[in-house]
Amino acid sequence: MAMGTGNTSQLSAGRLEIRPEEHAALVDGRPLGLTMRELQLLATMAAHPQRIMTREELFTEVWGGQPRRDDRSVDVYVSRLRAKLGEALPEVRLIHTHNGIGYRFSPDG
Amino acid sequence: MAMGTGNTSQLSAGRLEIRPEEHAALVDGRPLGLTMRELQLLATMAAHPQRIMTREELFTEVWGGQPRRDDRSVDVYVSRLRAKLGEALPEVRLIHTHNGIGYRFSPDG
DNA sequence: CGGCCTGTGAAAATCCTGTGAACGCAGGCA
DNA sequence: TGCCTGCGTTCACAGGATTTTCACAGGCCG
Repeated sequence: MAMGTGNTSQLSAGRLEIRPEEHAALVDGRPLGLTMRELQLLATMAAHPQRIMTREELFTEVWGGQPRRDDRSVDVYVSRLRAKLGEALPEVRLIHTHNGIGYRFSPDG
Repeated sequence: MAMGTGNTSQLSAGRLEIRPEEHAALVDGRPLGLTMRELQLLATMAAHPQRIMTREELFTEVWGGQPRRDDRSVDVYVSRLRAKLGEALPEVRLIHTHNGIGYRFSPDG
C-alpha cells in the first residue's frame, strides 16, 4: 500500500477505493464516472460501514438542511449509484435497503 | 474515538445486539434484515429478559391497543423472528414458548 | 449550441403486514 | 395405548405501503 499522502481520508471496500479529497472513486484503480452528488453520497455511506442511515441523515450530510417531507432525492441517487457500482462490481451488493428506515453500506456485500 | 450517537439503550444477548434507536439488530456487528415490526417485537422481548410475556402484553407494547380476541399477529411475528434469528444464530434458541401463557426471551439460549 | 448534472413527478416493481387456514404437536382422558 | 381437543406454528395471499426506476425540464459550462 502506498504511503504517499497521509492525511487524505481513504475509504476501502474490497476492490473499491473512495478518495473524497480527490473527488474519485476507483475500482481496480479505474475511476467510476461518478458525479459530485453520487460521490458525496457514496462517501457518506462508506464512512459509516454497516450502519443503517436514515434518508434524513443522508440528506443532511450530502445536501445539507432538511429534506422536503416527500423528498426522493436520496432514493434516486442511490439508484444511480447502484447502477454504476453494479457495472463495475457485478457480483457484490454494497448498498442495502432497510425498508421504512434508510440505507446501509456493507463493504463485504 | 467517542461513540457517535448517544446510545441510550443497548440490549445484548451473547453475539446479538439490539439497538432500537438505530433501528438495528446485529449479530457480530452485521445487521440482520429485520422489518420494523420484527425489530419492535424483538426489542420488547429483549427488554424483559427471562420474563414470560403474554401475547396481550406484547401486542400492547408493539402494536398498541388491545388485540382482537383471536389475533395471531404475535405468533406469526415470533415465527418470522425465529426464522431469521435461527439463520444467524443456529445454535441458540432465544425465544421460548410457554404454553397457554406467552413467550420468554432468554439471552443464554 | 451540445452535453452533462440535478432534482422532481409519476409509473412500475418490490416488500411488509395482517389474516385465514392447514398442519403438527402435546396433554388429557377413557 | 389410542383418540380427542386445544394451542402453537407455519404457509399463502390480498391489500397497502414503500422503493426503484424512468422520463423530463431547467441550469450550468465549455
